[in-house]
Amino acid sequence: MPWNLDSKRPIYEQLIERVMQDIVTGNYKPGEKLPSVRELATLAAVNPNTMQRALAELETSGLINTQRTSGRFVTDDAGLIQQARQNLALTQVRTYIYQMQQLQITPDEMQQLLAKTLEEGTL
Amino acid sequence: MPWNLDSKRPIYEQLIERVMQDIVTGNYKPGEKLPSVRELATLAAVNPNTMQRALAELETSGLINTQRTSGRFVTDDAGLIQQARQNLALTQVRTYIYQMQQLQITPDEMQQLLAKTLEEGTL
DNA sequence: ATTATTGTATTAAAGAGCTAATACAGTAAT
DNA sequence: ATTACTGTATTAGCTCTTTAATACAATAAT
Repeated sequence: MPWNLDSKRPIYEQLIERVMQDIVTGNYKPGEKLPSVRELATLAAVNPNTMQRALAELETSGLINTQRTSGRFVTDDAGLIQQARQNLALTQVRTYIYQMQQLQITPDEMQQLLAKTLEEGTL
Repeated sequence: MPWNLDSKRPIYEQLIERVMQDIVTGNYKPGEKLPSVRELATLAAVNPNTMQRALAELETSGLINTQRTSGRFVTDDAGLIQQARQNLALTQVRTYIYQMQQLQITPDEMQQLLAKTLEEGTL
């Protein structure tokens, strides 16, 4: 699982998104201990400070909790995790709708284009 | 029509997007003359250099043509414009699909969530 | 001819934000 | 007690974007 970091956007931001994704998709399970800052930094091929910043910010979401000397742990509140996943999905749909509206594309067209593109994708 | 510039992303990039939108949605018509760099810069509340950069880059798309001393004009190739609009839309759908896949959301759910959100939006 | 308007080029400076290097502090394990 | 591992703090440097201030060149308008 490569980290696929893009130089056009802040790395720490992408790290937040990636770790959050790993949590809401169950890649990291509720209650599980995360690898240390330095380990994760190595995995992502990133400076430890950058990973530190990402994890610190991610903590404000409540998805992870920090224990000063033993490490960071995924929350064991499964409901919170599913809620986060739902919010991420909602943001994506809203972004899609907004962008398409900017192009003056109708709701029907939004749905048709989605359906059509999904079909092609599964070939 | 405020320009709604966001400080988180390069301004010149947002200017490109905005002018492109105004073209593909017919806000600026095929063959029409655009306001001058300085005028547009004033409208967008932006430095003329920044607007200049945006327009210069936008020209590579073929959507606008420059006449050194009389100004910039929207292409009169209506097909090109519609094609650009289609490409922008396609990019949006693909982004939506990709992001949803990252959240391990199925194609069916992608469509259901879109439909549901569209309904709510029209209330 | 002169004036105004067009796009373009250049250089500098400032500012913001991100990343890197290093040192510190606390605790668990031995 | 010592070692190893955890997160944290601080500072400095780098890069990119944006703005600014001009100057230039070509043409349309008067």
